Amino acid sequence: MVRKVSWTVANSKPTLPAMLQRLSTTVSPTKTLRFSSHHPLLSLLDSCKTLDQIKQAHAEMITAGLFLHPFPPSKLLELLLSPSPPLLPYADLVFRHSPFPPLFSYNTLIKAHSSPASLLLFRSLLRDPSAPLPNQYTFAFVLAACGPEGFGLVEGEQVRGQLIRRGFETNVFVSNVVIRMYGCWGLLDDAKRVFDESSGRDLVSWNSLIGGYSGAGDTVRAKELFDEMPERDVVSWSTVIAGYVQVGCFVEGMELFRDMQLAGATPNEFTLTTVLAACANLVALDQGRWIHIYINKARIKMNDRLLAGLIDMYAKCGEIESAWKLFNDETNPKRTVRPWNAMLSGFAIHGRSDEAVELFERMKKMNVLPDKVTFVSLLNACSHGRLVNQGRLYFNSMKSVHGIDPEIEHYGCMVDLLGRAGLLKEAEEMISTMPMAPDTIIWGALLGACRIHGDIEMGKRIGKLISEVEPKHVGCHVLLANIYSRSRRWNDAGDVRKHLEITNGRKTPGCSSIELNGMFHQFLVGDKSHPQTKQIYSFLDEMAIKLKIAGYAPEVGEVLLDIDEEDKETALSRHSEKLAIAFGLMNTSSGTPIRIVKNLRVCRDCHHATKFISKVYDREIIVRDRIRFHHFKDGYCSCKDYW
DNA sequence: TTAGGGTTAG
Repeated sequence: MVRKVSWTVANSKPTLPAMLQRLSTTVSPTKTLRFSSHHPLLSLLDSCKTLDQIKQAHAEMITAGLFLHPFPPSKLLELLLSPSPPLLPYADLVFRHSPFPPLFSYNTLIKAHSSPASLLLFRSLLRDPSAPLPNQYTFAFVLAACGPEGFGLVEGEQVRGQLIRRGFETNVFVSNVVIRMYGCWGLLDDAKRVFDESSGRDLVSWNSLIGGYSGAGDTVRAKELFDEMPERDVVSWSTVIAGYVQVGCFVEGMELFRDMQLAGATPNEFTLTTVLAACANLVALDQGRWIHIYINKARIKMNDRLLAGLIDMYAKCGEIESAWKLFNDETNPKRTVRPWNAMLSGFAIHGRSDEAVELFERMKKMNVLPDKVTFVSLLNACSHGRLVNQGRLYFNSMKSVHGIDPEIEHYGCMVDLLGRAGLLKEAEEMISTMPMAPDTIIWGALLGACRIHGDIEMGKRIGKLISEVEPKHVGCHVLLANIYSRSRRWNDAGDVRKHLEITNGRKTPGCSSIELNGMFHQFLVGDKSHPQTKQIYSFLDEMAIKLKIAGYAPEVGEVLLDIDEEDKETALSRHSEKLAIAFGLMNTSSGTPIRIVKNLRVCRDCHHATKFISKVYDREIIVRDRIRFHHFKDGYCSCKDYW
């Protein structure tokens, strides 16, 4: 017989300690081996608000003998797993002390762990003869924990063997997780086979398989499946768009987003976060702004990721003030490190080093824990602002204060920081003390510093080193050739060029683009494919005269060829950024800023010329190169020529 | 009382 403890709550709610006090005197432990699910201690559990209260209730449950029955511990476990993140160590403890945990407890705990611990629990479930038999939930949750952060494919295969043996192969939930598992291991043929063989395939099965192809970078196959599927939901669209964005096909991603709207599908915060990343990379400010308005209009819930996406979009589109305004809007969520990182990287690429440092200090005060990305941006900011000592201090604090091991990217930032500031020896020492092998990015940073500071000897030595590590690295060889050309060592420059030809290394062509009324116009060096080519080139000729009158003299030093000065000037005047700027000046009304994106770094001459253009034509010109922004205005650049 | 698929920063 179930014994009901009569106990009524007074009109005014008593405090928890008072309630516990009263319970422990009215409930006799010896009489509560049998209990009711209405046991006051259990209903009390639901009203626990803090960990301390839960612990008190837990203690009382033990004293009252409630832990001799499976139900009360499972209730407590449920409570411990409900917050986000769940109170895992405590939940494990409760689980270990539970007599005969019900399957529900196993399942929820396996799900909550979603780590190798899930597999251990699953195995203990199979091993224990008194434990319940696993069901479809068990298999779905345990397989979901298989992946890069969880356990490996070998173990996943074992679990799969179990589920087949127990007849769960036909369960659509289970087989969808299997598809996902193979997908995340890049085993798309296996994923496809399970998909083809599954009997009750549904929308999620399609989305899981498409997600596998997208994640593996096979956007073609992902799109084919997307086109084939009988019906699509917002996840299907988002998955394929994200796939395009991930491999750098931003235009294709934007096009699919447009198709999505034409198809009448409603984007959500996932879709928009991805599309914002595409806008950021394309410097599609108009589309980015449109998405911002859409978020407000459609009342899309702002979360940390979406906010980070918006901040990043504005920053990468040159609108650092808009990014800052958005960041400072108190109604926006800033609990996680994401929006902080986005803002920090924004300040870094705009060369606003002092603001980056201030933001980092504010972040610490707000108890937002920095991560490794935070330090990449922070050190980059220090590098662009020549904050050498500050950078050193932050770098040293990574491990000692924040417990973050510097990775190769951080060493790269430091080599760049020291090298740019002219501390070439110290930069090289930094490389020799790295706990990991330097890669070409590190050597490239040092080589870049050799170029800036004209250190031919070190440049030659580093260039040779790079040739040994990665003979086909084009960027570094071009840098080396630049170093030789600047010091008029044409034979050496020619040797490097020959080496590039022999190794089949081809320089990535410089490409600049500009958005005009939602259309992107791309220009390569000496490009003659644009419909307005004729006008652009005559505009350039006219511009050359105006610039010379204003005092501009071309910086021919880095032209790789030993040709006469006039030809060098011509070669420089056809650089892609100049074509794009000319096109922008021709097609936009005065007063409108011109935004250019370049895939490589701006060359010295283009940087020099753009300063003059901004003054002569009285235009603000915002150039985003591979690394950072340059805001040209009234003959000056925001980078103060330190880049 | 437990379901599954898609997001970001260097």
